[in-house]
Amino acid sequence: MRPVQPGKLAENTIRSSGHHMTPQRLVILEVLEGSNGHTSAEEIHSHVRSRYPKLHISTIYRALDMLKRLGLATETDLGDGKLRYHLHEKGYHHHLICEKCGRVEDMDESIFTPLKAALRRKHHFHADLRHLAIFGRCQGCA
Amino acid sequence: MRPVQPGKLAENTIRSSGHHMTPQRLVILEVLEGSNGHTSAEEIHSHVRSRYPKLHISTIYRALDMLKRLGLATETDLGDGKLRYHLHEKGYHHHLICEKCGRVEDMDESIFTPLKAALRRKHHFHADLRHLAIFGRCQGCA
DNA sequence: GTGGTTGCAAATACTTTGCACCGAC
DNA sequence: GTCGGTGCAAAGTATTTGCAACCAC
Repeated sequence: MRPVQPGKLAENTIRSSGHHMTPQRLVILEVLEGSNGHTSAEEIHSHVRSRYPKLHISTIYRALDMLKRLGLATETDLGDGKLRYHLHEKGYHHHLICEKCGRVEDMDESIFTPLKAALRRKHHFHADLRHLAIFGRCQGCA
Repeated sequence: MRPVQPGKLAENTIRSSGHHMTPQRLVILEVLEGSNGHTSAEEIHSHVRSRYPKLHISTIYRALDMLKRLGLATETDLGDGKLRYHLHEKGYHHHLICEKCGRVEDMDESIFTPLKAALRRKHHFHADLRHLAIFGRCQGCA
């Protein structure tokens, strides 16, 4: 993998919150930067294994947990039993998942603006719609 | 446990699809009937243990899987690592889950009507919004 | 040097599966 | 009687945790 330069935001936030910036975390961030936005711990592990064979999966889980707690990443369940992670600096998006063929289509967040407003108005609830998974049938499988 | 009479729909669908109606499945259906609509396998197990100590949790998982495959129940992930089940004959509903205090508020499905229409119009996607979990902050924790 | 971090192994938690026996039909 | 269902034990899968060595600061 070529040395992609991850955005500095994550790195700065990590340092300024008293955490260390380690080579392991750098590599994990690079994978998240270069990914499609729904990356599981295991996927990161296999992407990284060739150039960093010792990087243990528990280190990845701990890094992802830290990113989540620092508000740098979102955790989503796409329905296949593994949690997926997505860096906020890559922008928000959502998923339409076909229950029949398994296809995952990304869509941007604007479509949820009216729903968000309605939830606030009717339920006084501030929805955190940053990485939502919606199940159903795609055009071909409808 | 007294012989509560579960709705006949589930029972009929089970029988007519070639499955057997067993005492175990009857008890499991009764628990789902009498529940709040977000019941995990383990919850069913402990509800049932006193009057049916031999009913094994794997039987519950298999029954829930059957109900799901027959379209009688919906599976939802409320974010706590266990899957929850809800009988369709009890009507559809959705959940607002506070990320801070953990409170789960139910809401009915009408609020999603506009979103559903927009997804169909803009993405040709037929959303199956029967048991959705939305995360965010409730009024008190906002 | 100190305190956060890592690698490893073991433990957790939830769910699934193989199989012999059982029971609904 | 047949074929699906059950109980049990074991396996599977994703994730977490305890701990000693390690290294970023």
